Amino acid sequence: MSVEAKSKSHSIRAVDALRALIFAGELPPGSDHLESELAEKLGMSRTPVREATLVLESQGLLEVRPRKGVRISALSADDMREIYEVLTELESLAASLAADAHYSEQELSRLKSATLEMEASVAANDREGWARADAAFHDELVRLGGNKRIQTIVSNFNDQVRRARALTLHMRPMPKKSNEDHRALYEAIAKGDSTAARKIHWRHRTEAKDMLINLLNQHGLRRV
Amino acid sequence: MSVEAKSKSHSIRAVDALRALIFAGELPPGSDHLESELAEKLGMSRTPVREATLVLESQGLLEVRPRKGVRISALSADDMREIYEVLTELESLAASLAADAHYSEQELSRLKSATLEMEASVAANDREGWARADAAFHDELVRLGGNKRIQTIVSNFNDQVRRARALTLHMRPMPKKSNEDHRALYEAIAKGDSTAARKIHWRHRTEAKDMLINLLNQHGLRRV
DNA sequence: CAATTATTTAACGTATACATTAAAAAATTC
DNA sequence: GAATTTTTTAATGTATACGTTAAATAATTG
Repeated sequence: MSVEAKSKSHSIRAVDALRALIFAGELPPGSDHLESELAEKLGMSRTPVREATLVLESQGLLEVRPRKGVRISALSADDMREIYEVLTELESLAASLAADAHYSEQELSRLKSATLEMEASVAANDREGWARADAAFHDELVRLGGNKRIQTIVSNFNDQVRRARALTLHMRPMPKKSNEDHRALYEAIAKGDSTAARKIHWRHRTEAKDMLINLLNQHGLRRV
Repeated sequence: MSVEAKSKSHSIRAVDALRALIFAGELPPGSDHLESELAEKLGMSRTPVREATLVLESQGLLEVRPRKGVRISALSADDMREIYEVLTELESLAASLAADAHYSEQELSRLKSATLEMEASVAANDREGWARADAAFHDELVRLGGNKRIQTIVSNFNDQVRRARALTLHMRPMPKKSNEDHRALYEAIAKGDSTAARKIHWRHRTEAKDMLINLLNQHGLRRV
């Protein structure tokens, strides 16, 4: 028998369900939804839905606007810049911390395998596969940094820009340069060169930010 | 007639009241409190208290532990290090952004006046006054950085280390070196030298972190 | 008596009724 | 008829009752 989904509270299921609906675009950015509508849609009373909206508001995925319903967050290019500034800075710090930790090759194996997967995906022209491996690489990088606060913040902000990344995945050129960056970053961390690790990742993220914002602007996506 | 406190929802007043109780040490770090106790203490039902605890949990001030009550966060030296790593990084970014913004002297007047206040407080041996001015300086620095996300995160983390700062305020030497740093940072921002601004602030915060952690360790404060 | 099982308890999680209040609609006034 | 006031509406905010369940206690069994 497979592992069963363990029964969670309605409140937690509401958080999960609303997140899924937001990511799937069923609750589109900028749209408004009454508590009672959401409660009905999720098959529960308003109480757990209200609690879920408070949690999601703190994560920046929506905004509670009394008497106007909750509004699903829609990010402008400027919001995107702000978020990427923070992501860039904190991930770069994580890269630096990871290098300072002097991990063994064994401990860096996931990071390594993610780079290999990205390279294979690029070779196979598989953008979704590349995106998955890229996400795995960044997650693992932040995990190796060892700072729980950074992990939480980065995870939240990644959620917030998830739609924008999905939207632009097929607009951008195949990420070849990106793979070189990841390989170089891996080497810097393996060598324990924290200054290089920080710089490489900083430039990598800054370029990713510029590309994303340009793509959104070029395609007239004012708010996503 | 003076400005009246406008009537807010119980839920919002619960957030404010619990924050105040935590900062005042009436709900000490590590202590547990049932929803029903807090509700009674605040003179309202459990509903708005529950909502408040969710908000405060997302801000890291407490942890909701079903059936064990909410536990007021207690930070270890390691937690403190994590938080200061993030504060250092994001405030340094804010300093760099502030320098790049090329503000006029007029626009930097609050930053200037905060430095003057700190110097006056040190001269007068007034630690509380110095702490207030220092907080004002850092707040204004982050505001000048112009990134709302940084402001939010820094504000949360400052709240989390508030008690630790208060505890160590009278253990530390009078902050003379600190004043020089602030003056140098002001100059770098006024000149628009973002690299210098970043470096100066980074070192400043790193030193503050080391001092704080040393003080907590020396005084046997394992968790605050 | 130790370990296990059954029972009780108490705190939380949820639904629901109702109070409150901002916004919308209708009525009134000039 | 426009502007103001009053009324109505509807959505949220809150209290409360009750169901659910984890933890504590008591009972049982070997």
